[in-house]
Amino acid sequence: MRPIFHPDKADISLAGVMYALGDPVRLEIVRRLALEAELPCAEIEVCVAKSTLSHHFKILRESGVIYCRKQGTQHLNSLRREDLSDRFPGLLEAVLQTIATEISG
Amino acid sequence: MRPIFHPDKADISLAGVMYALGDPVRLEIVRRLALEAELPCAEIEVCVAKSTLSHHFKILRESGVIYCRKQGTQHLNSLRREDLSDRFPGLLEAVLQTIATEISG
DNA sequence: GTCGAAAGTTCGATTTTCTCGAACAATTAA
DNA sequence: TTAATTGTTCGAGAAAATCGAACTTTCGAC
Repeated sequence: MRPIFHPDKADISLAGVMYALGDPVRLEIVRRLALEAELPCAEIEVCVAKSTLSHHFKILRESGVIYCRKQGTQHLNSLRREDLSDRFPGLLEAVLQTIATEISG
Repeated sequence: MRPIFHPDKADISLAGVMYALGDPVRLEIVRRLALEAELPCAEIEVCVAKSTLSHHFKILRESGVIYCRKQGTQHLNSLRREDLSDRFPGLLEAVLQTIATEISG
């Protein structure tokens, strides 16, 4: 299988991260990952097709928001908290504080 | 002319704001507005067609990121700093701190 | 081994959004 | 009223999102 791509920390762009977080489904994913550290794709309950969810994870991963490692048939996803905080101080924190209560307005 | 639509503060959504800020052209607009308080559309130098720039301003306005008032033939735009800070504390600040130096990675 | 089941990805088609240039509307100045 | 300026709207083509179906990889049962 093709190796999973992750951008280097230095290559994480603000526009890319903002774009990745600019979708209710992806915000929901981030909200769950903020609570549970590491989750397989299937643990996220959202009303989209499996292929669409896979696409959303890809956007998050390629923008640098999440890290993904394979374990068996599962893909375990986690937030790149430290990288994001280094790159954009306060940004993830502000987002997480907001989505802790509401999800998309 | 049709009145200019602005969402109420309470209707500004995180996903909408993040989406609006998830584009290099729109981040450049925000960067300029962070420096100059109020600017007409034409003051922003970006490499897109006039109609496309108009579209970007519309996205920013309808998401609640900027406020727009007419003055003569010009549309004067400004950041909705206070509304955004009330709604999403620390978010705009983190974005502005980042784009003060880089623009999109 | 091999057969299935489970977890995601990839593919092709449809729908939606973005981008552009051209035409249009509103305001000001000559 | 004519022309210039500023920005919006329109229609068409390009790009991206979404879906279901088919596919790949891995693991467990037999």
